[in-house]
Amino acid sequence: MSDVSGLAGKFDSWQRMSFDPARCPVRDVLDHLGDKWTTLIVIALAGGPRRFGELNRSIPDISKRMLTQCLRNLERDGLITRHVFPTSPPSVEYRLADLGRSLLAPLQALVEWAEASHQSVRDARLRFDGVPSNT
Amino acid sequence: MSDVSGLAGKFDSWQRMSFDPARCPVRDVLDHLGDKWTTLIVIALAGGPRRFGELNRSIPDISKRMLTQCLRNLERDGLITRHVFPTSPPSVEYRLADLGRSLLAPLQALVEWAEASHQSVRDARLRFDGVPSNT
DNA sequence: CGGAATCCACCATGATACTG
DNA sequence: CAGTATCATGGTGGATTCCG
Repeated sequence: MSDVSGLAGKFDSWQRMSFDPARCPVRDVLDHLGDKWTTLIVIALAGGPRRFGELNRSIPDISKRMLTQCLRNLERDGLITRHVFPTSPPSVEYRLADLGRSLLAPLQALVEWAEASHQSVRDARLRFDGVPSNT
Repeated sequence: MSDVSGLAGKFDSWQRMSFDPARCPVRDVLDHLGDKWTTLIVIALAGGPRRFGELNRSIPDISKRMLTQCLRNLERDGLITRHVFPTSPPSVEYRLADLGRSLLAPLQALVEWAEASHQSVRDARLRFDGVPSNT
């Protein structure tokens, strides 16, 4: 329990500071990762530098608007860097900064958990949905 | 790189299956964790079983509505279990299921990354915001 | 090509009131 | 106490258009 229940202790301390965002890293740092695209972009960049258009194509259904916005947030947080090549037409390359690369390990752990748990979750959903509310 | 770049490989395979939710665990399983409250609830339950009202009080600003909804999702996905004690007034206890407990380790890794990176991110933001767009 | 700006739809969340 | 129902709204994200 020593290791994992550390989360419970963290929760208590966050609670004591009223989840003040300035001191609660989770709300402040991790929130962006729930963005729907951000995580995917980070993973896409795990394979190496990518250009804007490449990212746009490699992530189906993402709009330029959202791609731009997420990239900006990631750049602002120092997770990625942006390199403009003043060619014509312009070419912009994004790559993970050191800070961004350091996120890959914990992120991968989470992804692997998701893969390992996928079937269990799907089964649980079937069971839950199949159970008649009562009767 | 062998370990971490595994994410790049995963991305490629997801891409090949067009990110089909049925086969892409990330979109299907991890999406709920971006919910804004879900992760916090899981962490709150890391300390042991909690009653509805306890959770409601221990997480400031969460509404009963959202708490109920998140708890239902977590229960549906098999991450937590719900135990009703037919006392009067009624008492309902939530606790992590095995599947939910197995999430704690990767989650903690992510939280620890957030804590370790918090200052770096804040610094990066100051730098980014402070930099005059050009001039 | 890369991005900014605008408009718009929807969903997540919040507030409130009601129920068992 | 532990919800449910209803309504209001704000932000997230999509589609489109314009710019350098």
